[in-house]
Amino acid sequence: MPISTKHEQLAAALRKRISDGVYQDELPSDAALMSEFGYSRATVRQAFTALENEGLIVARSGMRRRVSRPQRWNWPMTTWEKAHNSSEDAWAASIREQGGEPSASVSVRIDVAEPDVAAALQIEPGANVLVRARVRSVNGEPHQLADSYFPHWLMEQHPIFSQPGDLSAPGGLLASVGLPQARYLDEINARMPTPDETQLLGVARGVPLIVHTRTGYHADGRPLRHMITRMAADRVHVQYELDA
Amino acid sequence: MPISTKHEQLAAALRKRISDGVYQDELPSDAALMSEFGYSRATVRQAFTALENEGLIVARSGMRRRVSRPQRWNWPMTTWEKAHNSSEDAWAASIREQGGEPSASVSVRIDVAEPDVAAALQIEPGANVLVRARVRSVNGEPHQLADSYFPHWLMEQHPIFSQPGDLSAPGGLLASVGLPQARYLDEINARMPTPDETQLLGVARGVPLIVHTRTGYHADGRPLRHMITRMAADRVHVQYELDA
DNA sequence: CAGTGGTCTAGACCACGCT
DNA sequence: GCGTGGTCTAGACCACTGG
Repeated sequence: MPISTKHEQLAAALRKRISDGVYQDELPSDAALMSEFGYSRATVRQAFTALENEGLIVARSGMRRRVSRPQRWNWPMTTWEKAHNSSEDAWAASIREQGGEPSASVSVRIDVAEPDVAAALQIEPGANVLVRARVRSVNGEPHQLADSYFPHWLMEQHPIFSQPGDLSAPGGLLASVGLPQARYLDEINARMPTPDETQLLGVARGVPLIVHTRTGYHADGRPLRHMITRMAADRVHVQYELDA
Repeated sequence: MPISTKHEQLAAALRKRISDGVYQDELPSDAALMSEFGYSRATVRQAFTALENEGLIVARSGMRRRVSRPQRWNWPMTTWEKAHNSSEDAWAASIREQGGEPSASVSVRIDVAEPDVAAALQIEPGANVLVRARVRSVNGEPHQLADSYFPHWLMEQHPIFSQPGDLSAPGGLLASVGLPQARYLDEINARMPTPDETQLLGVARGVPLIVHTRTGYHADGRPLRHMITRMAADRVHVQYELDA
C-alpha cells in the first residue's frame, strides 16, 4: 500500500534525498519544491514540518532549511564523583575529557515538595525540600537542567545545608557530612519539551528531551537526594556500565 | 515578552485548560474554537498540531481529539535472566509481575553487520552476524522491537546458533553454551520515530522513541551480543538499580 | 534590496465514525 | 446524515537574513 497523500509522498522523497546525500547541507526553498512537484505552498510546508518534527532538518527564518547534524557528548552514569582532589563533579570531568568546556550556574532555594519528589524522598507532599537548581553548559551553550532535591531533615541535622552559596563540597556534599550515598535508583524517560524547556535549553523542533532521575540512598535505606536532569536527546549518549 | 502569534496564544490557552482539568477527556472541535477565538481553521489546527507534537493530545479522524493518558510499564534493566526453571526472560517476567500479559514473536536471519553493530561487536563492517529480531507485545499490543546481533564466530564454534527456531534456551542462550556475559555496556538515546517505526509500534504523534542498546561481554573482554531495543517513550519507565 | 521561512485567511473536498 | 478531523489550494502580509 503506497503512500497516498501528497505531503507524505513529498516527505518520503525528501527523506530519501537526505539519506542518499543529495542534500548534504542546504535544502531547496518552498518555491523550488512548489514548482518541482506542482504542489501548493501549504502542502510543501506540511512535508517540511514533518521532517522538522522527526529531527531531520532545522529551519531558521530568512535562511534555507538545513540538514541537522548535532554534536553529541557521552554521559557515563556509573562513574561516581571521585572523593579526592578534583573540584569538578563527574559530569564536568567527563565533558572536559571529551574536549568540551563545562560550566554551571547554580541557584539554591527552599520549596515545597511536589508529589513525585515527595514520594521519591519518602516525605509528605508539601513538606519543605532544599532545591539546588543547576544549569550546566558546554562551550557556553546550555546543555542540561540538573535539579537536586534534599529532604528537610537534612537541613535540621546539618547546618551546612542552610548556608547560602552553591552547596558544593569536595568529594560530594552528602559525603562531607558523613552521609554517603550507598545505592542509587535511576529512571530514564523521554518526552517532548514544554515551551519553557525549549527556550531554556535551546532545543530544536522535533528533538525530544531525555529526563534522567536519580535517587540516592543511605546504607540504612533512607533517601538522601533526588535529582532530575533534563537535556536535549540529540546532544547526548547516556551510558551505563554494569557487572552481571 | 508575551506570545505574539495567534496559534501560540491558542496553544498556550489549551495547555492551561488541559493542566487545569477543564478538558478532562474530549477537546473542542475545530469549529468550536474557530468561533470562540475568531481564528481561521488553519490557525486553530496549527495550535492543535503543536499539542499533538508535544504528546499532550491524540487525534483520530472522525472523532474528537482527546487528552493523552497512556499506561506505562516499568522496565528494570539490572534484573538479569534467572538461570533456573523460568522459561521467560527478565522482561516478560517483569511485565507479568505488573499485571500485563507478555508475548513475543521471533524471527532469525543472517545478515551483514552495519558499521555501528560491527563496531560494538569488534568485527569488520560487512561481516556476517546472526540477527534475532523480536517483537515484544503486552496485552496483544506491540510494545518493543528488540533485535539481538551475534558475531559470526559464535556460529562457527557453536552449532546451536545455526539451528532454525527462536534461539532461546533456559538460563539464556549464551550461558547454555558456556559463554556467560560478565559485563554489559548500555546506552540510552531518544529520537522521533521513522514512519516505519511509527507503524510497527503504533506510536502516537508527538511521542519519542527510546532506543536502548546493550552490549554483553565475556569475562575475557570479547563482545558476545549486541542488542538494540526500540520502544515508545510514553509506555515505559527505564530503571537502573546501582551500588555506589 | 530580493529571497527566505513564518503566519494567516477563506474556501473546498474527502474519509472516517457514530447515530 | 452529519459532525469530525485530514488534505489541499490560492493568495496575502510579515520578519528575518544575506549581499
